[in-house]
Amino acid sequence: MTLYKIDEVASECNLTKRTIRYYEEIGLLSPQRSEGNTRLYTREDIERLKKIISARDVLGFSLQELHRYIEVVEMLTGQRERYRSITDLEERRRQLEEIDDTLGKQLDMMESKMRTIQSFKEEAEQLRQQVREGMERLGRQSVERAEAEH
Amino acid sequence: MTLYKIDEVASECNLTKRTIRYYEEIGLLSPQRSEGNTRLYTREDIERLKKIISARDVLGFSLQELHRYIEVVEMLTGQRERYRSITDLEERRRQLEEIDDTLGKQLDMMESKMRTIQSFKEEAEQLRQQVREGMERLGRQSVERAEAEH
DNA sequence: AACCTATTTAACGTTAACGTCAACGTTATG
DNA sequence: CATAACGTTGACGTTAACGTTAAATAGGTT
Repeated sequence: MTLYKIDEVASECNLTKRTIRYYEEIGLLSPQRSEGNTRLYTREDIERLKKIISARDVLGFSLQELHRYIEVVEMLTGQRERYRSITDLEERRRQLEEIDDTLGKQLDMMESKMRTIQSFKEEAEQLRQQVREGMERLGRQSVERAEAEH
Repeated sequence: MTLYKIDEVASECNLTKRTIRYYEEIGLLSPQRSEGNTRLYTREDIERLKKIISARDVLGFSLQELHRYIEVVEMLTGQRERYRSITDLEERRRQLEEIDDTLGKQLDMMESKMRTIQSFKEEAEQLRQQVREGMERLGRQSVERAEAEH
């Protein structure tokens, strides 16, 4: 299994090393260390990081909100022992309902964002159309001028 | 024409008064004033403000980038005298090409965001499915238990 | 006119998300 | 094995986007 040092991760993810260390500082990452205490990232770590960036940029989550998001994903992909070990059925049921609720809200939010972006997109396309018509007119004007000068 | 004072605008847009004044401070708004210097907002001002919020939240534009966005829109809807009055054809052509370019980049960005959100959406839906299956199993477990106790 | 509530400017405070720098330890390389 | 290149931990600095407070005006109500 190949391991990466922070500089490679930084350039692959287009982040600074500082940013990556900061994300670890606030608990979004926790790579293993070498004997000499150098951070070593697995492929998984990197993919996880990329997803974090994506969610930050595209969903507009704050780094704090990303905690919640990651928690939910890992709870379900079962990487968290603490959730698998809950034995009380009622407790477990409440957990699941809360997650379902969170997911529902996030889905609503994403759909709403997509609708809004769609409408901005349509506006931008319309504006672009106008620009192109404007350029058409400019073209004709300069032709007319050239003819007049003759 | 009805005019609104800052408090009404604030509650309609879910912003604080401070935020609205701040947006004016950095040049995103410029409402008229009463004789006593009170800010008075038109419907147009309010709609513009709402759009700004939308772009900020959904497109993730910084308030600085929003300047550029607004500039482009107003340049084309023709509210800016300074652009209509450009007489040099070559200059005007360059302007239009630059706008077209900007719009193109923004469109690319929006499409990319929509794709990313779509994939997050699909993941969330899949996770939700898993949660519901989990709840199903919980339901059966408790039934089995009740039967066993009998 | 008195009074109360809302608004304005000015100025300093705060927080998230990093940037930057120093001092020191680690790794790779000729 | 020397030494350059890279990594680590503080710690303080910076910037955007507001929050908060104070002191002075404005606007509406009785």
